[in-house]
Amino acid sequence: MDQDKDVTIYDLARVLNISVATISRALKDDPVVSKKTKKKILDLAEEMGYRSNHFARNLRNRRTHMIGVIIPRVNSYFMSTVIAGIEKVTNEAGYNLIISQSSESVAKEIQCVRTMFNNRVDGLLVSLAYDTTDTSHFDLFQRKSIPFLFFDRVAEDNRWANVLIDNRKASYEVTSHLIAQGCRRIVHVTANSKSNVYSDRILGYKQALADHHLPFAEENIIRNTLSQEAGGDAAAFIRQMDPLPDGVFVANDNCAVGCLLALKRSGLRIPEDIAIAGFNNDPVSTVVEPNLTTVNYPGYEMGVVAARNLIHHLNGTSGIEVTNTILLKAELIVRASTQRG
Amino acid sequence: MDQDKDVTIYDLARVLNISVATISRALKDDPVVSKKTKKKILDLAEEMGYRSNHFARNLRNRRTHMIGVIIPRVNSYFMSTVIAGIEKVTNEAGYNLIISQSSESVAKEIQCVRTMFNNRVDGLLVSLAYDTTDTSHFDLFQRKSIPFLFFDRVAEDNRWANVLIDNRKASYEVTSHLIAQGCRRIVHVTANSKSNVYSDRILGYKQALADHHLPFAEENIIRNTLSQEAGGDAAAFIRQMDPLPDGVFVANDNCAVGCLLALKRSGLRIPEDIAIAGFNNDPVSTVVEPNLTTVNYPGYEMGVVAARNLIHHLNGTSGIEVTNTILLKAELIVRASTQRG
DNA sequence: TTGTAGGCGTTATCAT
DNA sequence: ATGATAACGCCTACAA
Repeated sequence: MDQDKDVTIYDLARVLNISVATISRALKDDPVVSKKTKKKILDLAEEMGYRSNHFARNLRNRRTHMIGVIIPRVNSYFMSTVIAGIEKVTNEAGYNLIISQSSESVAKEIQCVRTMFNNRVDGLLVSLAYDTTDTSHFDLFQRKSIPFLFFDRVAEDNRWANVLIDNRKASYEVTSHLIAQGCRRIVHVTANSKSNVYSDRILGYKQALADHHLPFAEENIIRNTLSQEAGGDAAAFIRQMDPLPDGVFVANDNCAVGCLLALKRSGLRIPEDIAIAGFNNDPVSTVVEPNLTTVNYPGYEMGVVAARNLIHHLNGTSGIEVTNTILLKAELIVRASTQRG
Repeated sequence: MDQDKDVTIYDLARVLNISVATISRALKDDPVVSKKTKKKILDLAEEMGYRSNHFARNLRNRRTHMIGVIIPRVNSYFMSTVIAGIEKVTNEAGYNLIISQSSESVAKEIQCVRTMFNNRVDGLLVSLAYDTTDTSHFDLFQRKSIPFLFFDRVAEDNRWANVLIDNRKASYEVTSHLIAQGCRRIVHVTANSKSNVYSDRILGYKQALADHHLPFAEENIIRNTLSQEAGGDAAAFIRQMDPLPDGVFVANDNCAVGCLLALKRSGLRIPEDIAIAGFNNDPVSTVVEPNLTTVNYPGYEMGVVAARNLIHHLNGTSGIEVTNTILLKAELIVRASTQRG
């Protein structure tokens, strides 16, 4: 025992004095093999500790049963729930996951794509880095007809399949809600990024202002990294605006929380003096006081839908060329941070 | 173009009228090939869009350059930082990651181990599920001399390599700190799990009580899932204890936060009436008011150290048989939730 | 129902 | 410095 060498179908064939072809067929439960032989073979395989060699198999089959996932980072609650969703579906369908992080860098993203390509993943699920505008690095996959789709942070030119929420609509609802609560000077804190996620939210914000006959001013848009610390900085900036804004809509909960805490510390009452809303429904939104109004982001569901969709392609019915966009529901969750009177 | 067929070294060989052997050598930068031929080959490879076939290569080399990671879940801040650390090191060393979640279930964990084994990962990094006590499913790897090591949640019988913090010591420090702040009746909220992580913390808690001549009572240990909601339930339980405890040490920040908020809502002042400490230094600990005293958990570093260690084994110098345990520093961070007077 | 034989793309071992 | 060729382990026409 403790042999370094693996047991192969040849070993099984030799012992049983049967051809490797029959062994191979039995192992994949081919109905053409007789029940008796099959049992004999499976028993021996078990006994000898046989395990199939995926490489040899893949080398012939040209399928790896691996799905690549490229994401900016695993560090948000949202992202981890997406992954959980993806994992569930892919696992059930017999696929394995290779996860790689672009760390919000286009260069690293390109490298990730290459690696995935070389590892011959059967398909790819991608959420783009902050600053990815050119998506030509995915042409590799396009050319080989390897299916891939984007989720959440998608490509501008939607030539490809996307799974995301209607950021514009959600943002419109948040802004409208703030207006309904009496806010007239609403600041929007967003990322310094060209991603659809943020540009669409800006559009929704503008639209809501326009529909309620409120002026839009470029100065009311603050751009930062959306980290919690950046939220504190944004608060400092807001504090010295004149006149003082009466509403803040931050594009993510972490940053909103940082902002809320800093504003509170500066002596403002939330929501009486200034109302604050976030985005994502991150658990932290129910920890901060007052609890944060936000938009529920269906991470798990997004992962499930994206993965299911990809696997659908993999199993061959529909072609990847079909450009389709799936929009998931995102709903406004009103909490104390914006509820006046 | 848009050929489905891949370019192989045979194609390159044919075009250049050179043997596949030379092509193969040139591609891996073997110094035995002349500079001129090498250049010719690399240029053509680039031009024809050649990519090496990992399967064929692995089939021969018996190495996959893949490292498996099995974790309970990616859903905590701690875990995501660990992964970031692992990713950095493995990537730099030219390895890819396969991440799989056991979802805190032993059964799923066993399945994960199987999958990793069949995918022939070169090594394995594992953090065990809540209830894994028997670790015989790792014998597969042991027998094949495939290196693996545990981090954070490690095996009881430390026959294998571990990377973790000194939970007992950290817990001792938290408890001692509470005592120093005047707490005399300290409740410990922990997981319903046999994992070293929690049992060691209990030991540290007990030891601190003993060293300060305080009685230990089994009733002062509350076991739950350590979720934020569970924290609320724990608070309700604590509220009806008689006499009321004056200190709570929760084994993770999420749960501590849930507990803190609920206690506050019930009318208690933190830390005057009851002090609360958590564990992990999760970002949420600086959001809750008052800010939570906790223990800094070096996730990123843990990932880095674990991965580095594994790769060390992979590159062959030291054998896996060497049972070694690496302890990382974890430090008490005192914040308002425990600071009295 | 089972067997034979060739090929999947690469690399290592001999030769030359 | 380069070439020929035999593995690596599995799958699948095709034949029996």
